[in-house]
Amino acid sequence: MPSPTLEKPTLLVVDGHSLAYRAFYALPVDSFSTRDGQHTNAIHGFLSMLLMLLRNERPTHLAVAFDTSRQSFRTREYTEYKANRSQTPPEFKGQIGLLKDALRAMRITVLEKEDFEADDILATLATRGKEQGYEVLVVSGDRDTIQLVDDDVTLLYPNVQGVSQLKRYDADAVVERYGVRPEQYPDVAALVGETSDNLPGITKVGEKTAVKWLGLYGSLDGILEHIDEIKGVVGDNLRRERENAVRNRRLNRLVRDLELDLELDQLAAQPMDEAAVRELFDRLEFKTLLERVSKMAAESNGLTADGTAALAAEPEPAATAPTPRELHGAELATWFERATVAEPAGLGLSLETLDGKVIGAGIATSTESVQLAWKPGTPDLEPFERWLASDAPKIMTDAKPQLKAMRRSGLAFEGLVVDNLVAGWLMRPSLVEKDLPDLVSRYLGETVPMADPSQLVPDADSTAGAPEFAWYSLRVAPVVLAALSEGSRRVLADIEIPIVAILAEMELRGVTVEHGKLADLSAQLGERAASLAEAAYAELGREVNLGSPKQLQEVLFDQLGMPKTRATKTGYSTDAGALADLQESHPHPFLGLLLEHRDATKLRQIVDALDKSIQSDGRVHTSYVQVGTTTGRISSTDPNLQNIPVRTEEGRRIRAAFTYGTEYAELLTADYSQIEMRIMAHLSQDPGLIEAFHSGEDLHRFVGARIFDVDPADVTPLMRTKVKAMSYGLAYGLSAFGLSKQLRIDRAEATQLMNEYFERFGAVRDYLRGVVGQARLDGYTETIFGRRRPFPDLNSPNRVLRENAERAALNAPIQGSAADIMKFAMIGVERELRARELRSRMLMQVHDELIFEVAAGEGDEVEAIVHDRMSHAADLLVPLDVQVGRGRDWEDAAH
DNA sequence: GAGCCTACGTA
DNA sequence: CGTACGTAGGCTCG
Repeated sequence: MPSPTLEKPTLLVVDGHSLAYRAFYALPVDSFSTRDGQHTNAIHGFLSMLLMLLRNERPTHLAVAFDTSRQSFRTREYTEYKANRSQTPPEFKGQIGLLKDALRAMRITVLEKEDFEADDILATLATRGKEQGYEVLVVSGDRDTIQLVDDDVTLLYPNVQGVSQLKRYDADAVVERYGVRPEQYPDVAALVGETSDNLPGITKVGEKTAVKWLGLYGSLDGILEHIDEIKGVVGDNLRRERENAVRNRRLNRLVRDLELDLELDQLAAQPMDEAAVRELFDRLEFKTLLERVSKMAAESNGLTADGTAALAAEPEPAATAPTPRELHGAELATWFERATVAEPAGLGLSLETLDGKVIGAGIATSTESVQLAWKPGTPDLEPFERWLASDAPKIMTDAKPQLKAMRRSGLAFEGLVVDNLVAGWLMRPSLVEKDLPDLVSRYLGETVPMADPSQLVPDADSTAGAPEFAWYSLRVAPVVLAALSEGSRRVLADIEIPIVAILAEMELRGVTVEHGKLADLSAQLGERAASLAEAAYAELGREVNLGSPKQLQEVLFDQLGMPKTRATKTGYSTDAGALADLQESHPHPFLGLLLEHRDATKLRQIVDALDKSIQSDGRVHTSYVQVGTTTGRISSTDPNLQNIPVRTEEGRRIRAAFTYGTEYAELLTADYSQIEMRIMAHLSQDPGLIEAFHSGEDLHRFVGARIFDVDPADVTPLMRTKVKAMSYGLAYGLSAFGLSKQLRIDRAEATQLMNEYFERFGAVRDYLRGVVGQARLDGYTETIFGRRRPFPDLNSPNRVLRENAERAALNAPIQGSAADIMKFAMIGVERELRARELRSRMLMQVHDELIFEVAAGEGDEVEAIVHDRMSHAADLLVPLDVQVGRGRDWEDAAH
């Protein structure tokens, strides 16, 4: 690494549009698309080129300019200007916005100027840069920028291959390539004309002639002064068409004195917003680019000392955390008295934990912080314990694990008012800010000093600990809250914050699962799988790995010669649906054996995983992820208790292993029946659907009777199945095609079915259309309780992206409202159980179902509470029906 | 060993 | 060409 020198600062200015356009045609669009269909080739190509430039040229200042539209002062002056340009491909258009997002995340200035082209911005910047003593690099694919080249300005011009190679034009290189000095080049272009810009020049005058004339007369003006001396046909042409050249010259003169509203030093290379870059690059599925960007940020960080770094990784914190003090006893008590008055909205709190127990704490006001080393029973921390247990407001980030640690350490806790992680999730449920440093980076634009993971011995002085986390939590909270809508703030306060502690409790409680039952089941399934495998091998005459889609493809399509199924990314599908299709068209014993084997091994996997997760207390403690979904639902991991089988007899045997603990007498389960359909009835206000839910009749029977025009009693099971599939499918944005596939009926029948449905329940269709339309206007959907989910892709020019967003937007208020209702019910139930000092407790949540273990003698009371709280969790136009069951295990209770 | 892909369990 | 999740094994890559 060369030592820093006092070189001129280097300004790099890029024509974003023209370079991205080159990249678009240089890279195959098919190889650069995300899983969900966003094209990214132009973005990828552009950023690759930019990184290469940053590495090679080490600019101290940079900017990327874009055209605002196809219109500019030039098109007004000459309407045919660029009029022959073909339509911009839609695959390209959609990428420009994302490219700008990426540049902004990298903290690179993006410039646009209404009525002007990007090249005018480049010209202005280059001119001002030169005047102010910069070395200027102009990157553009437009030849007009050649006029900018001089001793201090160099043009980097992409060659025909695309953007990976840039040809360097200084003044000498221009003379060599074009035979004229840079400032003469526009005169050449004016004479020759520019077909791509729809600017005709002088007939029969090409580069050779133009250069020759310029050699003789110095400039276009010089040529026109001597216009009568020019002989031959070309001379006649020039005299006849001189206005073409004059017009061309007027149009190809770049504007060098645009009002740009910024100073060059504002273009100084800045540390990028790493969280934002990571998020966007993740979304664009740019893995290697992300690495390259991070590496470059890290490298250039080493150069910050001389002030010439491009893209430094660590910005200076905008504000420095106060130095924590260690207080105890009376001093601590006094501090709390003062601090709680100084910060009526709450103090920041962060706990340090080890092995799930509290070992330290940081508490912060906006100007002070306190550090406590927690030793259980230490009397002089009593003021802290008292504050912790009081309802004095506390602001935390990712409180759940900390609440669990406090509970394990015997510390009482009340008064959580904000959890920044949850608030950030409500703001953006697609959640990219996964921890406090991310949140601080996004909402405060500051960097939390964290240990460098590559450093073996972390530098304690520069690394944030509990007091700093408390302080940042306190400061970031008002910013996140301010960003939330009023409805989302209500959801935060009334639903999400109370739920944090409830989930913590449920995780700590766990649920008893009987190892014996699982072990038996596993052994049985193992035997069955083995014998099914044997039988399958016998059919084939050889052994294959039945769990390998790749090997199965060989068997099915090569060895057995079956017709190809649905294509997947890596071959042809061997999923259950595809195999069932094959069984119908080309029956073969192997297919049935394979399907049964899949069932058995899948089930055994679940059984074994569950068995392994039973802890020493005989219970399974899942983790609920409160910020894990886009709709507002809770998810469950390690293990996932929300996907325990139920649809098959074998699967239900797993549920039979879930039971109550030794201190309890029975298990109770309560679930909402058809909650999403009820929400649809409420939101759509469809009279037919509302009547259905008030009639007491089975929903699908009622709907079936209307659709098939028969008495409810005459609705056949087949009719009911079809109606049920359609009703549920509607809330997911199901198409006639999808319905026909699922029900294995033809398209016409599926279409007919849907038409009949919408004829009878027209308000449902109006509602579903309305949701998407409104979301397109607003940019988001909202649940009944006010939870928002943004949908940026609803206006995407990319059809796949747009239609995916439409279906998700259709579903979000329905699924999300159901999630809100269930969470609200959980809060009500938990409060009531606690208020009545019952020992029975809530253990699990499976989206529309709650599972409790019930103490002896409390069954009827608990059942009444649960039923009441759940069915009154929301006031809808239709009743909320709740089914409650009790029994010795989850399976038994479900009846 | 990390990460993608396919497959499949639930609401 | 039906939403929302989490997990597992096979496979490929480095």
